[in-house]
Order: sequence, then structure tokens, then C-alpha cells
Amino acid sequence: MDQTSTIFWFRRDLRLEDNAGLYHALRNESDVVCLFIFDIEILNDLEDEFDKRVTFIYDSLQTLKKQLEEKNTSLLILYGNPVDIFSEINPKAVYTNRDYEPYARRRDESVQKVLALKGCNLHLFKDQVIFDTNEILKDSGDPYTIFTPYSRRWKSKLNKFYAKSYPVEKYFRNFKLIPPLPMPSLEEVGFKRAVTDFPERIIKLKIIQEYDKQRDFPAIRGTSRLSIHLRFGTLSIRKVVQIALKKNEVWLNELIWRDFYHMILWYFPRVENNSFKPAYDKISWRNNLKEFKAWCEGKTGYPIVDAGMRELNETGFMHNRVRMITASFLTKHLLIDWRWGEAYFAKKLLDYDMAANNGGWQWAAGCGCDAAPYFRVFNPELQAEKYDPDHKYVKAWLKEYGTDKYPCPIIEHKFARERALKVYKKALE
DNA sequence: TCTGCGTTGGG
DNA sequence: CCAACGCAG
Repeated sequence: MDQTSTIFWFRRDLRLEDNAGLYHALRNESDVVCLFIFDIEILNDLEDEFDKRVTFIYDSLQTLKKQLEEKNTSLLILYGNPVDIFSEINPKAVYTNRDYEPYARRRDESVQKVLALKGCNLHLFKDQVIFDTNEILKDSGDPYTIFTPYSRRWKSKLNKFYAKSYPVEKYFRNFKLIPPLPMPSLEEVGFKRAVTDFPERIIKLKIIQEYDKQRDFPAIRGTSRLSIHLRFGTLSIRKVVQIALKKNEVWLNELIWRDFYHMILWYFPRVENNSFKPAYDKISWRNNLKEFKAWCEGKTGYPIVDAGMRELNETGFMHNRVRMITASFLTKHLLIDWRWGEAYFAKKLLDYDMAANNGGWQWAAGCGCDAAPYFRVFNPELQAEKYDPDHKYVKAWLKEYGTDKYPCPIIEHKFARERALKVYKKALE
């Protein structure tokens, strides 16, 4: 890499269209070379060599590379530790989009230092969210910790400008002209191809329009299923918000939750391993291994819980209503530490995102900012009656449902509920 | 040299 | 959305 070239570093923004950092790189510089790094620090923690998300990233990179090669440039794909890689090259500048997770912040800080020694700047841009962490604050300058006032401020600040797409195409001529580069195989980065159907990268307007009426019924295709695309940036949040603004305010709220949890993780990175409300770390979790295994495998004897876990295990997806039910069951009925459940979802979810997953789990366990009150214990039978009245969802995922092969409940609801209230209360007094 | 309006850039 | 800029008149 010579000093006349500028690098655009792709991370969780795997698209050319409406990409903030890429736009700025191409507008400010010439000879822009695109780079992706299979980050060994992240990949080493993935246990399953058939990890579906690595396949998704790999396929997205192939698409990206092809698009770039149509423009007579290419995508440089490396494998290793990003700090080591940047210490060995000498570009004019590096452009990239901001990442809010604790590991990513440490990594980017180290990369910035390594580059600074060579007089090279790392330019970071907001791309992942509509409002950056410092753009929605209370009058006091403090971050919000309650969703509703945050969302009010968010909505009042939003205008056409903040949801406007970046016209990246205008500057495509500033890519460095290079012949196609070789692409490492999945095996070379330590993985094998997972055979899975990934949700389509299509915003179905009919579903969005009905979102508020249908989103709670897991048997209905009532949610957008865009989460994986927002996670890896194969879709731009601005594009999605433009549609939400026109079509459905309830759905827009879900996108605001996403900004909210990114902001929370940024200002309170300790939530990665700790309850937002410290008192909740005094709960004496039972952490029974056998019960945890039953929950993971979808063998608790509560059909709605088990169906959700089977859906997760088989597809890497779980309907949001069922995410809340399974999380409530694990933390309240079984009194298993929310971190165990969070880690299991992190391993399995295609759309796994630390900010959203951690926020969701702390919400369910009651220990999060603006969480469900601890005495709200979902009754899995009532939830099923309400949201899966004709058992369509449950039957779709539990082939043994209704037969004598289906297990008896591993715990009785009324007993579990009272035990949870007692244990929580004791920790909080 | 002043004014008005379409275009562009900011994030 | 709003400010700055450039060009026409």
C-alpha cells in the first residue's frame, strides 16, 4: 500500500450504496482502495466452524467485490489482527464507519495510534445509526436512560436531512483502478459453508404497513426480518427510516430502540458484563445446568418457549415476541443469570448485535435501564393463548407437540413465579 | 455590485 | 432541514 492510496475499511457496513464513510473517502480523496479484514480476534471466539454469520459475511463480500470490479477496482480481503495489519501498511489515510461495541472501540483506538505514528489519520463516520451518541442528549448534557423521552427528542430532531442517503455514486471515479484481487476461501479463514436461507434484502411494504397489528403473532410473517441486514450493513438505516417515516410509526419506534441501545452501550460499556442497575447483580441465580440445557434445547415443557428455542437453533432467527417470552422464562422461572441466555443468543442469532441483544436481555431480566419491572413475570401459557391462539407457531417448530413424546413442564408456573419474586425482592431490599 | 434562486454539502 | 455558493439578470 503506497502513500498515495487511501483505504476505505469495511466492517459492519457491507454495501456501496448510501455508505457514509465510503462517501467521504471518495469525495475527499482519490485512489481509494477498499479493504475488509477477517478479524482473527472476533473469529477466534466463534465455536462453530459452520457459523452461519461468517457465511453471510462471505457472501456479502463476494457481492461487494463483484460490484467493485465492475468499477475497475477491487476489494482487498485480509485475515489477521487489524492492529498488526495496519502497522505494516502505509496508506495516505484510512476511512471507516464508527463501531460502538467495547472491543471495536479498543481496536479502533489502537489502530488510530499505530497509524498516527506514521502521520496517517483514521477518519471515523456515523453510519450505523441515525443519531450519534452525542446528538440526542438531555438538556443537562447527560445521556438519556429512559426510552420514551429519548424517543421524543429523537423524533423532534429528525428531519429529511438526517435520513438522507449519501450519494456515493457521484464519486465512484475516485476508486483506485486495480485488477481483480484474489479472494481467500472460507476454509482459509477457518470456516465452512453453512447451508441456510438468509432473509431477503427486501423491505416488504405490506408487512411494514401492518406491522403494528401483526408484529406480536409469531406464526404470522408480520415483522420485517431486516435485522441481519441492519447488523451487517447490507441495508442502510437511513433507507429503512425513510420508509418507516412514511409507513408505520410503531415500526419506527423499533428502529429508535436500536439507536437507543447503541447509545446506552457507548456511555455505559460496563453493561457488557454487568447489570445496568447494580442492585440486580446481587440476585442469587440458581444457574442449574440441567435446566439451562433443557432451555437451550427447547425441552422445558412449555410449548411457546420450546418452539422459540427450536426456531432459534434451526434457523438462527427467533420472533421478537418469543425472544421476550424465552428470556423471561430463563431469568424468572428458572432463575438463570441473564448473561447465560445472552451468550446463548449471541452464539445462535444471525442478527446478533451486542447493543440490542444485551439491551433486550437486561430488559427481560429487569436489570436494564428502562426495563420491565421485576414483578412482571410472563405467564408462558397466557402468552401462548394470546399470541399463538391456534397453536400454529408451536406446531411448526415442535413436531412432537400434542403427543406423549412432548415433555412435562420442568417447573410449575405459579411456584416459579413466587420463587422469582422472593429471590428478586431479597436482592433488591 | 446587488439580488434571487437552483444546487450542493452537512450528517 | 438549512446555510453557503454560484450564476443570471
